Amino acid sequence: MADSPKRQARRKIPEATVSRLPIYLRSLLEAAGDGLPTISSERLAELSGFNAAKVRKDLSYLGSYGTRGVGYDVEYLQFQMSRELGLTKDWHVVIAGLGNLGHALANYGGFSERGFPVAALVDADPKVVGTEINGLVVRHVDELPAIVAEEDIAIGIIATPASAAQEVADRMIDAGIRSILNFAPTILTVPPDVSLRKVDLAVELQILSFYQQRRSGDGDGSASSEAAGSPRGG
Amino acid sequence: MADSPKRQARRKIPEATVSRLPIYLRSLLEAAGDGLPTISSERLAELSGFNAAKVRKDLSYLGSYGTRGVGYDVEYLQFQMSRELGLTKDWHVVIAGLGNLGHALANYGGFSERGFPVAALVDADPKVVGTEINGLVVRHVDELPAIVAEEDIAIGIIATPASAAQEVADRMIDAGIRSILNFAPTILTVPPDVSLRKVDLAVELQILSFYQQRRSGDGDGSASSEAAGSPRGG
DNA sequence: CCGCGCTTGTGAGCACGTGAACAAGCGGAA
DNA sequence: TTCCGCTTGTTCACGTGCTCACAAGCGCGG
Repeated sequence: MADSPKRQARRKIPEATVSRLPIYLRSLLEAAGDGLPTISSERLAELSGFNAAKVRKDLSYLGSYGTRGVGYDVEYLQFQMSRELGLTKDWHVVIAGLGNLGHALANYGGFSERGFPVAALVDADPKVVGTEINGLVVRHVDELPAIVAEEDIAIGIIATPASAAQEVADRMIDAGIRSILNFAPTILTVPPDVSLRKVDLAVELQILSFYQQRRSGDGDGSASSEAAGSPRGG
Repeated sequence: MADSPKRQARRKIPEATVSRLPIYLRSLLEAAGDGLPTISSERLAELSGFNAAKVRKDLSYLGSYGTRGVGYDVEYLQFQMSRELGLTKDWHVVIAGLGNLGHALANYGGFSERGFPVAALVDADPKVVGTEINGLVVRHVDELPAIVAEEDIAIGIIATPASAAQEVADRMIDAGIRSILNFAPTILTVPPDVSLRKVDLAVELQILSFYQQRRSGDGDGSASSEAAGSPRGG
């Protein structure tokens, strides 16, 4: 039960499903914490906030890891899902831009905990370069290629002002990074072989504002419950 | 040209479209900054990262604000879109939980700039209550109902640990808040008349990890370009 | 006034995601 | 061994969103 011997021909997992896998995984961790040996799709749906049919369909993309009449083995499913998500190893992260947000992200311990240790910090401002944050010395963005190689960086987080974001992204890509999480409020253009996701606080607030406005104006107040993850996304 | 006289019966705007409106608005601001009087759907598509057909269809939900053969009047469209998004007035925000992330959000100036001034801070920790952050004194979460009334709070931001998030959400809703942005890595349950959006950094990283893993493993490296805000999720 | 080029607004077809319903299949009890 | 309840895995129908394609319509030049 340790490893799947013949990893069956990789099915193509829909993007919408992929975006839910981390939620399932978190729910499984919760279930494991409660000491449950197995979990039904219905219970997993409750924990993750989706419906049971969707859960079963999503899990079926990973393989047939359930037992009819019983449910899913929590530990085994957790393992399979971690493997599929690539969480069996740590992915090193670099944060670019150490203003307010970048600073907070650098100090935020949650990344390492979840397998994404912050291995480097870069900035373009000479006044910031050289300062130490949470045990890491900020280096100049020009050093990115060397840093990525030395620290085996896989993921870049952009927390620069919008005006600098595209250039930083280009540099990251030049340096070999293929996964980027963008916090800058601007549209980035990247080659098709680079994964790009974005988190835009202002956009989220404006979407809330839209529904709030409608609610105030007339009687139609339906809005998305648990959206934005995306997809997307969201 | 100042205001729409007979606001035509509010069309139902698809959720996917709503999530793109803020991006269009930002692109319009950019165009306005360049001094362009009008903008074509094609140019707007470039700026916002979508395709022209989608832009036109999205804009058509707001009304027929374009001129065939010419394009859209930048200023006018900007105004209409702001109105639709409810950005003609400020929405006061309360931040709950002043740990690392909450602290950063409280110090982040971008909110007020974009019409979402942070009007109050609350926490449950007696050691935090009473401290001052960015000119605001942190109050106890028990005071929420009074705070919401006094400060006319419309939006709640949850930046607490996951374990406290649901209770804080319940309290916000009791206090009259109907729009919540959740940063805590947990699923919140809210009544159908409450809008809930979530930002989960760990989830975003794990999604990136999935595609990175696939890319390392085999030759299929296609991932979503500009996903997640989204729609759903995405 | 007339015709031409350009851009919007929309209708139709298609792809994707969702939810309900059900057959398949496992485990335990008798 | 056989039966029965339970849960998965999958099929099917539906709704939503996306893209293409094109008619409608505006402004300009002649």
